Amino acid sequence: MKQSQLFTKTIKEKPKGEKSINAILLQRAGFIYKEMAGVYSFLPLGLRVLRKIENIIREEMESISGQEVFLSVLQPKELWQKTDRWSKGIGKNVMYKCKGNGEIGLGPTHEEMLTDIVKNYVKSYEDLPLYVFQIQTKFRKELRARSGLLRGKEFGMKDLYSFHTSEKDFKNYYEKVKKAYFRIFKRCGLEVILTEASGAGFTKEFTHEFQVLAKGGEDRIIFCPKLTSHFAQNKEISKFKSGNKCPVCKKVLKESKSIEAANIFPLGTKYSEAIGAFFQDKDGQKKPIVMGCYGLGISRLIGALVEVFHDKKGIIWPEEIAPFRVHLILLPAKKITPLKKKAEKIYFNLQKAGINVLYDDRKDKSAGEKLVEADLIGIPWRIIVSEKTLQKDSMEIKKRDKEKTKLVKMKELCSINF
RNA sequence: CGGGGCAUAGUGUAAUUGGUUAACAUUUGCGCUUUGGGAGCGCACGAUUCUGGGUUCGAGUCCCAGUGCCCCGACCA
Repeated sequence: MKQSQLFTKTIKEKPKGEKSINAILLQRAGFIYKEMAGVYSFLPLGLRVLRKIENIIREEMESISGQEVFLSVLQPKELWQKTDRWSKGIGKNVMYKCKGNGEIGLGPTHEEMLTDIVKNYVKSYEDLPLYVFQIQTKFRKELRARSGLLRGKEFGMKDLYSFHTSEKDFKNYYEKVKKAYFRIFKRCGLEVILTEASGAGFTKEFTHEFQVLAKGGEDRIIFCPKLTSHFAQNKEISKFKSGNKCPVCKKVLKESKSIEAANIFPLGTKYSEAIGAFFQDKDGQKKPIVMGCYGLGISRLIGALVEVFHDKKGIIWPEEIAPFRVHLILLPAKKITPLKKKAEKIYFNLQKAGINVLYDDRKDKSAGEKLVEADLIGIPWRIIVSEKTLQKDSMEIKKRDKEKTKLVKMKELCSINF
């Protein structure tokens, strides 16, 4: 994409009142636009990041046999009343009033709806197991939306639900999802800590959260620093404290602020029984479907990534999820035409090779401004074409997170592993 | 929902503590000069000072109410 066509612009000053790093940088660089507290619109750059994460998630969900759906945001009150979650807060939290329909829930989650759909198709043990996911906007009445994308009233989420004939079958799949989640976060460049958390009313056992260590986070976890995922607990439920010995390896436990990027938990038969989702088993018995639920906050994940990957100058996107792979910058010069020709050739060749390029072809922008903006936006590879580089018949290549630059000839361009 | 802070051109700030034409920077537009880290000079555009009441000869400034934003706490299926 040519940057001259990108309608967003970077902002020099930090947005008034903002303290959260992700809120400041994402707004300054033009990824998101704040509509109100906890509600953000995604602009071209932000949407590209969102889509890349979504695609990774899609691939990994499909690799564990997930089938994608897109359920409605507006949800009938009656379903929520069946599980007693309308009056107890959830349904009441966010609500839409529509003439002729009375009150309609604005989906904060989709257990009720999906279970209701599934019960119409699943009749026999032969129809199970079943794994269904969606990528959707959720609405929640947060009493205090805060920290940019980390806690919103409206946010993007992937929610996967699994349906099983038995607890044992559920547990097998639960472990598969754990592995898939680790793959997702790894591809996003993030280290996560699998953390035990409370059952939140669904189960007496632990549930699991995928926590990202970050100063800007609002959770606190107790964890063993030896192996990031062999022992960690949310501080809310942990009997251990920082300085205690790890129950697994006796190393000294640490405490840190963190961001909950995902959580997974058993639902048992709570929803299937309430909604009436039963199947007939091999033995002829009618049984409630055993369910599991697996959430991953996509917009929050973007916030978490910025909290983790930034420096004084701006964002440093991990390669797989950066809005573009390469930021090609044409610096101003007296004789711009030969430089421009060269830059456009590079632009063309990279795109032909399937590499996303943001090409800063803007006129009337100083070298300083272009460079500062590039650092703020945080695209992983930077290529500069200038008078300096043209004299040596080459271009300058630099990684966003490194200081070193390297001169490369046009011929060598294809051999670089962007 | 409790506590604290803030609200002034698109953006970020100022305004002698109640005094008259609301200032500066930036952005935007035009012109000239610059050209490797948010460049310089000049000109121009841009404001019902969050909203509604009140006090006063006079309110951006004081008082009351509301709304919004940020932070702390509670809550977070």
